[in-house]
Amino acid sequence: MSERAPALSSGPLVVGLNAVIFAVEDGEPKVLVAEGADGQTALPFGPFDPAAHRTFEIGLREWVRSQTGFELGYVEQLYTFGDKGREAPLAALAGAAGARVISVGYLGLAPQARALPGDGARWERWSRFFPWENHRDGRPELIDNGIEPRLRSWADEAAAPGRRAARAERARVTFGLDGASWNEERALDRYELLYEAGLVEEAWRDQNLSPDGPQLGASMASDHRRILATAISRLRGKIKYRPVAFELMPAEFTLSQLQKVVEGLAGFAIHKQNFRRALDRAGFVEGTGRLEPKTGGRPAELHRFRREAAPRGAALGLAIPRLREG
Amino acid sequence: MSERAPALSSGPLVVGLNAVIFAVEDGEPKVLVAEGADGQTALPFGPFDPAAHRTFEIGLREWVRSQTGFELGYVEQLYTFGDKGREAPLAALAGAAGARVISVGYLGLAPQARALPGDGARWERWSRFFPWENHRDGRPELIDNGIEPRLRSWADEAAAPGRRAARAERARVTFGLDGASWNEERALDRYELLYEAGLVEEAWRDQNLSPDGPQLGASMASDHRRILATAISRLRGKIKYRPVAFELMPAEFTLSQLQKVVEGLAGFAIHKQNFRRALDRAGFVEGTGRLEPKTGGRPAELHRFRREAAPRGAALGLAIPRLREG
DNA sequence: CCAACTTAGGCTCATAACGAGCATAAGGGC
DNA sequence: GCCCTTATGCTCGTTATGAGCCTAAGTTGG
Repeated sequence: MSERAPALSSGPLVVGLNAVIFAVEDGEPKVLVAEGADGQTALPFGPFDPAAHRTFEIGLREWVRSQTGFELGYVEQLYTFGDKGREAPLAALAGAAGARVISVGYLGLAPQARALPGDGARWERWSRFFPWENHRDGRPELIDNGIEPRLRSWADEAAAPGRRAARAERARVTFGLDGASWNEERALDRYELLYEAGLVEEAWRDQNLSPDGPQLGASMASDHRRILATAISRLRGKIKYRPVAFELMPAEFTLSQLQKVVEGLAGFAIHKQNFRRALDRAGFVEGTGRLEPKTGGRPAELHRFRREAAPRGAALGLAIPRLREG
Repeated sequence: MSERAPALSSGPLVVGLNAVIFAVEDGEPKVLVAEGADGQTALPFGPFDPAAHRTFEIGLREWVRSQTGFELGYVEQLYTFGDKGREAPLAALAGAAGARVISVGYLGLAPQARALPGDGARWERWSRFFPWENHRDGRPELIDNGIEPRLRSWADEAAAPGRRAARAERARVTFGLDGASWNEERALDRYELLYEAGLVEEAWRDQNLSPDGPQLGASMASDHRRILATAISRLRGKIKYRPVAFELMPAEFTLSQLQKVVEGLAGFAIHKQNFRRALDRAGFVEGTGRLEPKTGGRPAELHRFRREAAPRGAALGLAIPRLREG
C-alpha cells in the first residue's frame, strides 16, 4: 500500500473534456449540443492539451471561447469517465484511433442562450432528451402511459421472485410510482433504470437488441445522455445549497422570471409566496427600484443578485438533527 | 463547437488513482495513509493501467486488495486533479519523470480499520490533519486561540478596504466567527482559506515562504491534504441524503455505536432522542432482538441496517419550497 | 446488599419552518 | 369602466426540529 513505482500505463492514452453547458431561455432549460460524427446528437467534446493549459478549467474556458465566442460563467467538474468500450468514436475525434480515452466532464452555466456561430452547434431543450423530467404541468402522461407499464413488465421478467420485487421497488422509488414521492434529483437514476430496462435507444444500440417499443426521449451519441443526466442531477441538487441559479440570470430580473428559471431547472412548480419567503430569508436578492412594465399585468420590480450577501445559514440538510446555536 | 479533430495531446501523460479510504474505530474517523517519498505523509497513490482494467473503480478495488488484503465496500469518485505543477513527486512514482500526471481521486469506505501488512501504510485520525474540525466537545480552543486572530490579521493585511471586508467576511462564514453558524460541510473551504492565508505548512512549502507561526494540523505531501478535505466535505454532505454511514458499521451494532460514528463523521454531538426519532422516521434500521451487554450500563439492543428499506422520503433539501404530495 | 453511577430508551413541549389559501394592488385590453 | 392578468402581501394549520425531563436496567464500590 505504500507508494511504489508501478508498471507504466500501456497503450496510447488521450484525455478529453466533455462539456455540458446549460442556459435558460424563457424559463426553458437548454443544453448546448453538437452534431456528432454519424449524425447523432452529441455533447461538445474537446481534447485537453496538457502542454497548452495549466488546468482543465482553463482549457475548457479557452476552448468554449474559441468555438462559440462566448465566455462561460460558472464552471464545475462533474465526473471523469474512463470505462473501456466507450471510446471508439471519441478516439477518432481526438485523432488517435485505438487509443484509450478518458474524458473529464464539466458543467458550465451561461447567463443566456446566445446565438452561436453556425458551426453545427445549437441549443436544445432538456425535455427533448428527458421528457419524463418535466412536472411543471403535473406528472407527465408519458410516465403513466409509456414508462410505468413497461417498467412493470420488465420487473415481471426477472426470474427469481426476490429480483422481481427488487426491480419493482426500484422502479417505484425512482419514478415515484404507487404514491412514492417524486425526487427531482434522481434524474440520473431514472435514466440508468430506463437503460437497464432496455427502454432507451442507447441500450438497443450498445447491446445490438431490437427495440421493443417506442424509444423514450431523443437519444445521443455514446454515453452522452448519461452524462447529461449526471449534470441535471448535480445542478438540481446544487441549487438547493448554492445560489447557482443566478448564474443563469441576466443582471436584472423580476422575481417571477427567477422563479420560472428555478422551476425549469427543478422540473416542478413552486408556490409563489413561499418561494419569495425563502428568498427573503436567504437575503440573496434586492430590489433596484426600477420596474419592468412588460409583464402583461401589474409591472414587476426588477431585482438583482447580491453576490456579496453572506449565505446566512442557507446551507443545511436533514436527517441529522442539529444542536441549536449557542 | 462541432466535434472536430484536434491536435493530439502532446507530451507523456500518466493517469493515476488517489484513494481516500475511511474507516471508523471506536467512534474515531480514520484515514489510510502511506509514507511518502521524502518522509511526508501521503495518500495512497496507484497508477491506472488502462490495459488491465476496464474501469477506474475496478482498478482501484483490485489495487487496494493487492496492497492491503482487504475488500473495499462503498466506493465513489471524488474529483480529477490535473493542474500543472503538482505532478513532480507523482510522476516519479509512476516511473515517468517529467510526465504530466492526471489523478482521479476516489473515496472508499471500509467497515473496520483492519490490520494492515506492515508496508508503511497505517490508519491515522482525521483530527491529526484537521484539528479544527472536531466540535464534539464544543468549539475547539484552537479556533479561538490559533486561527481566529491570525485570520483577522490576514484580513487586515489586504490593501483595499473592500478586500479587507471581503476577507473578514469569508473568515466569518467559513469558520463561524462572530456568531455565524458552523457548517461542518465546509471542511474544504476552511482548508483552502487557511492555505490562502498562509497558515498551513503546504502554503509555505509551495511558495517558499517562512512560517509566521505554528502550523495548523499535520501537513501532507503535495496537495493530499486538500484532497482529504474534499473527501471529508463530500462524505459529510452525503450522510445527509444517502445512508452511507452504514458502510462503516459492522453487521450488527447498537444505536449508540451508530450515533458515535455519525458524530465522528459530522464532527459535532447529536441529541440522542432526536437522532433516534430521525432514524425511526427513515426506517433504516431494525432491532434484532439480541442484546449487547458490554455497554457499562443497561444492555442495548443490537440493530442491523435494512439495505432493502426504501428511503421513504429521506432525501430532500431546503431552500426550494415544495408542493405537498397528492 | 444497597447506594451511586452509567448507559439505554421513551415522552412532551415550545418554536421555527413549511405548504397552502385568501386578499389586495396595479397595470393593459376591449 | 369592467374584466383579465400579473405582482405582492398576510394568515393559518401542520409538521419538523431542538431541547428538556423521566424511567429502565445494568455495573461498581462501599
